[in-house]
Amino acid sequence: MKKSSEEILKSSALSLTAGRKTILDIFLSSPNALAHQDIETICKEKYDRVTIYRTLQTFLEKGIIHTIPSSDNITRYALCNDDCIVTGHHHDNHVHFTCDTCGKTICLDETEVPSVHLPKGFRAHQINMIVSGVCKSCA
Amino acid sequence: MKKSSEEILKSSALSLTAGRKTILDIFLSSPNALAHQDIETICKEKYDRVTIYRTLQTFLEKGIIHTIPSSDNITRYALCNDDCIVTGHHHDNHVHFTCDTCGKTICLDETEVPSVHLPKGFRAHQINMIVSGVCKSCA
DNA sequence: AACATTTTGCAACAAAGTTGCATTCTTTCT
DNA sequence: AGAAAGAATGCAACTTTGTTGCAAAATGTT
Repeated sequence: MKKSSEEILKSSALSLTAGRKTILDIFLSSPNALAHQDIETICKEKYDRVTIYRTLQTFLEKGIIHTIPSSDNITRYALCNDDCIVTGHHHDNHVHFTCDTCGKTICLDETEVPSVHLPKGFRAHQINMIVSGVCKSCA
Repeated sequence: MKKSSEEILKSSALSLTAGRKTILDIFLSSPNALAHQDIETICKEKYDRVTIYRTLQTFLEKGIIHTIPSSDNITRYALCNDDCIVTGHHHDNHVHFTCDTCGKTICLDETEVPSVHLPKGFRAHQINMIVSGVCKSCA
């Protein structure tokens, strides 16, 4: 059961402003990860660039969204699932999939991150997996 | 047995210029991945920013270096091992490790990338794994 | 050594992200 | 409900990062 944007903001102790609600709703209704640019395109008429930057920053700090590692130098954000938010320290052991055809990036929440055997002396804290290829819709 | 910068440039059919050699030597002597900024800091007195950008771009195209996905929006580059270069199409199924303490990123060439079970309809082409935690030196 | 071809540096530009400050909006308290 | 305190927003200016065109310099080829 998905929380509403109001509920999420309230439970993160954030004041409920029109901008935050709008941006959060965009995430809630988007199946794929979003870059700053995507959000700016959607609501640049209504909100300032700087506001979007600051809102994303705030959401990150509160663990509402997380960043997805990528090689193309574009920071993409996606909603965290409840597990991330509830637990005290935040870990996003997600598998992310980037489609080479449509360019979209999605979180494969259901897919379990396999464990890696690291060399001696290394301790893993967070594991990120980015798989690229052809997605379901583009197959 | 490590190739010299001259050998690498020659086998990639690149003309041997002082700039390329310098930058390649920086990679050869660095145990960790480097961002454009790192290289600029080392040799900004000698080479122009633009030259560094173009050199990195050239190395990428020739498969001499590869980019490492990251969440922090900084493109980092590392040398490819010979396997990457030899095979026709280049795939960097590496495990990369970023240390939360010293901030350095290294390629774990020895570590095998585990296979993932993707949802139905998804086809994987390249798999990247980024592990963060505490590295050997900082343990 | 002289030619054709690449590479480099410079300047100018474009895009991405940050900071300070005054104004406006939320929330809280009575 | 209204006022005060605190937080968020918009604007302007700025920094950083990356790109492009072009003339000058360096490379390698004969």
